[in-house]
Amino acid sequence: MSDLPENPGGHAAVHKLLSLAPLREEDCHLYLEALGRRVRQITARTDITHEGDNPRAVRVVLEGWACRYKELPDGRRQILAFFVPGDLCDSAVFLLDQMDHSIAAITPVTLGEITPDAFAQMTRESTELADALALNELVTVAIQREWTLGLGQRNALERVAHLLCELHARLEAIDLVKDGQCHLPLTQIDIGSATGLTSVHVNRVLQELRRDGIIELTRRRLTIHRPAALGRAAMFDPVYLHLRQLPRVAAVRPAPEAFAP
Amino acid sequence: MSDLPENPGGHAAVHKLLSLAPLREEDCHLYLEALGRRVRQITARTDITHEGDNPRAVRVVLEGWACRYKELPDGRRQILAFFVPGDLCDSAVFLLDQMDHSIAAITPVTLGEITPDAFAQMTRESTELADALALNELVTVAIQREWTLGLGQRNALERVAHLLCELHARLEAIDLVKDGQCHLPLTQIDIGSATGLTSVHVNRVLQELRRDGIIELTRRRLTIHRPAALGRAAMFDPVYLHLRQLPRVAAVRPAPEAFAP
DNA sequence: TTAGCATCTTTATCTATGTTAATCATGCAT
DNA sequence: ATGCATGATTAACATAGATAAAGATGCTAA
Repeated sequence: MSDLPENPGGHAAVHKLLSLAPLREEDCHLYLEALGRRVRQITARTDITHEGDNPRAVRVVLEGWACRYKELPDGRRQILAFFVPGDLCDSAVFLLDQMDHSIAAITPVTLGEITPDAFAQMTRESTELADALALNELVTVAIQREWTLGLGQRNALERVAHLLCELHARLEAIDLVKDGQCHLPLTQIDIGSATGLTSVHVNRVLQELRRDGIIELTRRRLTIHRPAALGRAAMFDPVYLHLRQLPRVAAVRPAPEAFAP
Repeated sequence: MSDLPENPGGHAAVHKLLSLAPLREEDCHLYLEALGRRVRQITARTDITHEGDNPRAVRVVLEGWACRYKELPDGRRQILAFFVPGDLCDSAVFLLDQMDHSIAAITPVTLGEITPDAFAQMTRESTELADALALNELVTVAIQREWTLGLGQRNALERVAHLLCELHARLEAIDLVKDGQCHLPLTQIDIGSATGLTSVHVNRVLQELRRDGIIELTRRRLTIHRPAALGRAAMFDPVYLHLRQLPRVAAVRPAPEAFAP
């Protein structure tokens, strides 16, 4: 899982699986090989696949950010998930007749596509790989549930804080955090459509988090200065990510700075 | 799939799978047989499994209603899904180390439990059954996404209306709707914790739907008098349920009563 | 029959967040 | 450098839905 000459994005994909389950080197190679067979470049802010389409392949984000979204007939749009490097968009879609949601690139995206046949063969060849991919699906659903919980019960500040915690933890798991800093190519509008808030209110909330010295967020770069405070504000409990290694950012219980003012 | 002497609840379970995929009679029997091996009775309003537990079996609701929920450390509770007769709680949980959510009975529940081994054997014996179960998982996730969309973008009336549409359609698919009427054992508090609203506001919204002659909801019984109007109010598009047969209740496009006042 | 408890209903008040709109900053393309 | 588009910020105002409290209804049990 170290030498990846002509498939730079593959590194994140393997990293991602390894963050969930231990895999032998041969499993990783099998995966990378399947991934490298069909690679596509997607322009930023364009659809990768759209509601109503016929699902044709399993897609893996090799580089860049994408999102899953769905919209109401009158145009209201909800982002349902973010995809960061290494993330699988949907590993069993081809069982469905038609897509019930859309996927769009946020930044320019490098995509690996695996055909249904290749996918089936790959999982037949390695049970470990198949299990890791299944586990990944479970985590994807767990994240969806956590978002449902947040939208239903958390207030604006808690929602935004939680999103930042989650993304930070996921990026850390694929080694995309350096000195507590990571690239975060989302506009405040994006954050709003993921958290069910207007961009104006997202802005207010971010100001507050900045004012309290908890985060810094400028020029698409996020720094979390007080991870424990952020995790506490968000009530972030990373169990649902089912990572083999706990993220540095804020496990809620036991609270490290529990008695701060 | 007709004779079910000592397993009355099994009927709904098979009905459910058949609503998603065609199955041979032998597949149905295989499923029912696995389901009947371990049956448990659960008291209304008690937990079936709780966050943090070790997942041990695949559970299928044979009779009664249950829900999946998650709560914040300060007690706020969000219902994440409703389980009606025939629904699988989670078909691959045993890949996880610990449950990240809880499941509770709403009414008295009859539960079928399938051990991981039995489940594996069953899916090995019938690819069709395995596919149907996988498809069911996909639909469960699709429903979770639709809830996320609703909580983020729909207002109170739309959310409640959408929930009623969804439940009605799902109950219809397992033949639990008679003359547009179905049993709906949810309190307004339940509806509130599923839609992220207070029970007070749920009450207001229900009054409005009643006032407009759209629904009737008394003594745990729901009647939808104007399915098209309800579907329109909810912007309900049943595609995400991936049913083989469209529900009677309200396909949004093309809108049947589109030009009503 | 009455008491007790859940749920539902209604009203009054309050607040978090939305809406609108204007201004400012930033980066990209010519 | 200039101009333009997109995003961030701020302010003034509007509202959907929360909160609180009290009464009405219906079911269960003694």
